[in-house]
Amino acid sequence: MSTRERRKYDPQEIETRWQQRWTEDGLYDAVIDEGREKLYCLTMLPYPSGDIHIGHWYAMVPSDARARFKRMQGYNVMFPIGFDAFGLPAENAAIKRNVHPKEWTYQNIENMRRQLKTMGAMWDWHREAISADPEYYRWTQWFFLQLWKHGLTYRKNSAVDFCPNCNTTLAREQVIGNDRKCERCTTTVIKKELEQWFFRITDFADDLLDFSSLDWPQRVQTLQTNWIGRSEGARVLFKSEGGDPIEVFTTRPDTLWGATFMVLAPEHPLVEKITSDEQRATVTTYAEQAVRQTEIQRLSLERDKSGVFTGGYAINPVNQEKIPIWIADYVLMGYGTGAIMAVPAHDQRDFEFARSHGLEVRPVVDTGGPLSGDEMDAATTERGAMINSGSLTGTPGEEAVTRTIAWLEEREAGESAINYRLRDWLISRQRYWGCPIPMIHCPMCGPQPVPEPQLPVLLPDDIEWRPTGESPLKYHPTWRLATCPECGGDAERETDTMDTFMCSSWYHYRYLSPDYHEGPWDPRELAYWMPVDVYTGGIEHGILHLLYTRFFTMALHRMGIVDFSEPKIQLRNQGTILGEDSEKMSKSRGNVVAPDDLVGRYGADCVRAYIMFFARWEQGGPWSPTGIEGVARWLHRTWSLLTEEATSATTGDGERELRRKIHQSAQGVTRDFEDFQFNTVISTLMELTNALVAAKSAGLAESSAFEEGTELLLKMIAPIAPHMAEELWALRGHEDSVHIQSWPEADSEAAKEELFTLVVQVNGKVRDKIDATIDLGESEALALALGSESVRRHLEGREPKKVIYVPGRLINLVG
RNA sequence: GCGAAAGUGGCGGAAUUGGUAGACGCGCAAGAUUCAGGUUCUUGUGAUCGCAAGGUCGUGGGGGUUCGAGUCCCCCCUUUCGCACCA
Repeated sequence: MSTRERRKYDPQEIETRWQQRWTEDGLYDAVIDEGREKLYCLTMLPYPSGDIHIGHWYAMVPSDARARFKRMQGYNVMFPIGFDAFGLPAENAAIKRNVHPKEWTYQNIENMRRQLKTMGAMWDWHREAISADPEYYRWTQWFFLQLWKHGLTYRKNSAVDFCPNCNTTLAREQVIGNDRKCERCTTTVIKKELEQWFFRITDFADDLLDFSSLDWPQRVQTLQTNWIGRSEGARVLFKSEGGDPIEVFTTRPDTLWGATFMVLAPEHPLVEKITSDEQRATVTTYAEQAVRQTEIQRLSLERDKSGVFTGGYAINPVNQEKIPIWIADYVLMGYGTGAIMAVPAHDQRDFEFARSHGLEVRPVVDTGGPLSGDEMDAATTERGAMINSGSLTGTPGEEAVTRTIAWLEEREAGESAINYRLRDWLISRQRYWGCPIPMIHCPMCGPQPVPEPQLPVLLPDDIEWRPTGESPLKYHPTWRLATCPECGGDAERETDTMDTFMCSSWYHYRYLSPDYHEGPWDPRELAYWMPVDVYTGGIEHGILHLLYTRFFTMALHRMGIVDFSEPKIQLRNQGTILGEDSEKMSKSRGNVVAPDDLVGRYGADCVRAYIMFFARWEQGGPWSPTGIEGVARWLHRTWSLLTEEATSATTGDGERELRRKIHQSAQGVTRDFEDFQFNTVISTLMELTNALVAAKSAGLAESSAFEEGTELLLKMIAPIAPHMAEELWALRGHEDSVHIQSWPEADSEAAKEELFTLVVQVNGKVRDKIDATIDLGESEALALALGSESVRRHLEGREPKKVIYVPGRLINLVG
């Protein structure tokens, strides 16, 4: 105690010194240790945009603190970091400032690495991986080739989403909202007919719907489930009068007899053929208009069901009835087969369409409503017994779908089918700064994979990166020239690069062994560390990254490359820090909070603690410049508590109470850390500090309870304010680091209350509070209650009719 | 329209299973220290009536269950976020 120095708390000095020391000591190096349970904790990797902003801190600090907590609990924790370094912003910056994308990216990485280090997180920098490094993207290409070998990637010409501003195609997931905007730049995307590479993510639709082995937020599960959009029903084959097959998907095959017309999407390939000469001009005009509408915006909230008759007819396979074929923009080419059977009596959209175009409405399900189409004023969608349905008439509602499907299958007119909203993942990008697709196009042999020993296919540095809508690699004088690996003839390289979501789908594998050259990872590291145990990041990746990364590991699993099928077991999402004005932070609004400034003013420990304290982590909220002062005061108070001599040295009472507070705090902090409830971790520790300060001035500074309390406080602060805790730990004479101490085990005996405040209610209202011992029995409690002057007054002389006694809490007298 | 989450002081937010609503912090007020202070410390701080003791009201609104509801049930309102003619 006497060796304690009296020093001012100087966070900057302490933080720089300890960061250096930790690096020298390799304190945070994650090393395989079969004797300890591993825990792979991971935060979504940053994009090297230029500066670390407060949002990075918000994402990273709490997960770092929790990883530290887990490490103190005895887990062998790995907490790596890297950079998602390919991508459009580098090219955009390059165009704007005339600097090479590579240079821009790597300069930013250097700057951000420096900024990240001021955070004092327990990252193992030896495991850093950068997706734009050739040794990284070599393996991204290798994975592409494995997918190719197993038939999980293919090339297809189709109408794809293209962002005219980013000058590249996009995956379906990157097109946002009803008005179809680019996920990156919010430009409305257009459709283009292009030959592009796809990954067969739809092969994994059902696997992706299974979250049973995961501890993921319900919200993300719902997001992904809705995105995948599985619906069960039947595929039914209609034929045009000319005999062309028109396949439809329906979830209600039991309503087939009520199909009174068909509707095709305006872009449907058969439209041209079935349209009659009289209708051709009308149909062409409508189709052109519909296409233009998708290009502009379909905003009208009151969407009237527009459409035109093609002049063609189809035969309903269940009753050979001839029904008219219409086109309408409410049928989408991108979903199902782009054609529907319209059952106006039992589908509201079809109903509205039928009413506005004078088409027949024929009920075929008895839902208790009117049984004549003319009398209906809306479609009835409930299940019910089949009517007007040939031999199936009378089939009860519960069996209607299955029996109709059986009936269709017997007659080979249709079959049970499952339809998904999910599309295959389009990964081609017509941009320079990405991972080259390792394929060679041979005029004789077709697309051929680059032989594995030739990997990586290096991105050339000497490039004109202006965007044209085609890959800049195409304009390189020599890069694309290659020989066919199959026939040795002249061939051309694929000049598109991969979607960067491909690079980030597997980065957690590269962290295992970033310097390994024999494969994407060192198998021993993989066997020990994978899968990721705790994954944290923003909800904005709920569909994109988090769906792709699951697909990636599922594909590896199916290809026999790994023996697990989910990459990340537990997932938690943090919210967003808003500006003081409760708006999203942006330079143009001028409401950006710069972490570097805060670190300079308050120190990293204080910023860390405030970030954990100021809001519910999963929720986020507006930044408060005064709020951080309270946390700064707390840290200073803690510093003084542990460094300044007590003024009163007499031994006082209250050790038992102090120990109770200490161990109750340990219980609370442990539980809240476990549950990602960081704000209450801090508030509990503040209470403990306050209790220790009070105990100190009450003369308990020399007591063993006080010693115990300060020791526990330091250990529990260590994950939050690692530098300050380390400094105070050292000042107490410890040789080893506070960060390798065992997490305090709460003594539940010590935490137990001996006294409690008996709440005395009369008719459910609190009328008195009386201190009592915890083992107070009911009769004693009643006696205490009846002895209360206030209780007597509120009973107004009546005898309580009923007494409810909750031991250790309250007594309620009902009179 | 469908789905999800959320509504608690002036503010951010606490409240294991239904059992003292408002922990902790900000802000505010008064006082102390200070040449000074956007420092530090102490005290107070849901609203309302009252000199006080004490009372009444109070967790978006309405109803219900219960001895007792922020917490459970029903209806409604608001906000945020997803999806959006999904056949």
